[in-house]
Amino acid sequence: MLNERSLAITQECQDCPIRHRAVCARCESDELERLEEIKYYRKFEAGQTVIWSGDRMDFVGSVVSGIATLTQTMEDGRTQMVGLLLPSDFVGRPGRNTAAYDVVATTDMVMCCFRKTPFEEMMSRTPHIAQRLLEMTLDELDAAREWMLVLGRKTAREKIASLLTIIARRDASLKLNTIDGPLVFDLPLTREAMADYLGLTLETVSRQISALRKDGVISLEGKRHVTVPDFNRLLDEAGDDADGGMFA
Amino acid sequence: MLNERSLAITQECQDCPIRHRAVCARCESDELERLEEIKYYRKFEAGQTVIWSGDRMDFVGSVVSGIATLTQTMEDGRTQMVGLLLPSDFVGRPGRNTAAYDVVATTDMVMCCFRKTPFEEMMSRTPHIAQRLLEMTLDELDAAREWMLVLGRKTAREKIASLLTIIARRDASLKLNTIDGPLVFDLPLTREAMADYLGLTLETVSRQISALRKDGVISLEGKRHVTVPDFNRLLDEAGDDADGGMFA
DNA sequence: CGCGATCTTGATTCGTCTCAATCGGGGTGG
DNA sequence: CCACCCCGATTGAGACGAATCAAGATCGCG
Repeated sequence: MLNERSLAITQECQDCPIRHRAVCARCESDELERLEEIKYYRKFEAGQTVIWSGDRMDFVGSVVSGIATLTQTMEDGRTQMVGLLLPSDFVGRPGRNTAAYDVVATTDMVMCCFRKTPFEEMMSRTPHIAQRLLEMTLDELDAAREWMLVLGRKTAREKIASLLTIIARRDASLKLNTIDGPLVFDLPLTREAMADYLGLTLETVSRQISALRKDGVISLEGKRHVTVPDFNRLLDEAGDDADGGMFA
Repeated sequence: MLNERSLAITQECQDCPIRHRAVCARCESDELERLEEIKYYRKFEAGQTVIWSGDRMDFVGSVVSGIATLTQTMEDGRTQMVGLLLPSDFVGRPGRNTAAYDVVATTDMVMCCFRKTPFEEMMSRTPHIAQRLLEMTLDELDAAREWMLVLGRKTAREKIASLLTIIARRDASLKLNTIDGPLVFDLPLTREAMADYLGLTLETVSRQISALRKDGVISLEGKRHVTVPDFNRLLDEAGDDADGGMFA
């Protein structure tokens, strides 16, 4: 069921693509070596559940490549996405042993895992790790609060525009695509996943995307490939103050 | 304007009411002594703004008594509360020097403050502080994610019930009121503040409170004093699984 | 080529917002 | 001491936006 193919993947921390952004970012080379001893890779396929909410969680780790989602579900099936895990993001909570959310890989994904207990021990002896984890957690808290404004106060159209903004920003930061020209990227989520993120139905998501297309804010090629001719126009539709830091 | 009356208040950390829950919870007595040297108290009146979003923030601190709110505002005035700060909660973000949110005291409030730079220095030399701050930040992140489900997926009635649940829980934990009998507490927020927390209008808040009263889920004395005859009934209305840990 | 999954579009319903009037309690000043 | 005022809360009527229910359209894939 877990479809483990960990064996195939091995990597030196030094060459790791998330070396400078993950929880290990501040580690010195000797600290890295000790991490290297306790780490192992796991691969997940698109659609596969990494952890179920409530399950015993005996590892933590970092997303190396691919995308995962964090979701909460009510008894009657209503679901809300509460986090989007991108490469370098941390999964799991030191000091807690059951998962609070469902974690699902939405694309093929590779994780760099640590068994929880050895990691916790190492964390208590390695301030560089704890410091970095604090920093990352504070960033996530800011992102969650930002998202609370989206969920609580924005219209459906603004919600879609906000999501596109976030995806566009992230994509630009990966591709160093800082030119002011049109932004081009792929949506990493289905309409339904977008709806779960935005607190909408998938029909409303579809309608609002169509509306933004009709109004020339975006253009689509297929269902996933998006072009944004004017990023400031998109920011405007999101209801954010112009250039929220990215092009400052 | 800042209405400083700090002078009047002095307190030994040992006797501090939030000693065992705040950011200093894990400190040894020698560490406490050093904190004692750099701390100072500030008093705020109900309604007073502690910090404006975007302002330079040169202190951090803990709420000692009273309640404050964390809010975000869009240009057109729509506002969303993103945090409720209760005694022992931490204000400010080490490593950042402008405030990301408005902080407003909703009751008279006392804060235990530290100038940011000395606190940051002390934190880097005192793992006990950093550890506790990480733990508190992880808790806040969980709370924020819990709230995302409320904002994104719950109905107005469920939102009100969820808020009452949270306030009742907190109140019970303070008063050690663990009997199964009726819970009694005061709402620390106006209808408008509740609306800002819940992503609703104040009219809808008022209507739903009336509806819950009419249906016997709660009873009111005046506008703020609430009695909950059956807590499980309230949990049910909130859409949560029965007894979310409190009476487990 | 046809099947299924995903997405789009339409018609209608339902919930919450908006606008507006009224109520009630606590404090103030006459 | 009481009338008044002000602020917060309540209640109502109507409008609007998103959900729901229901067909189809498009794409990828076997």
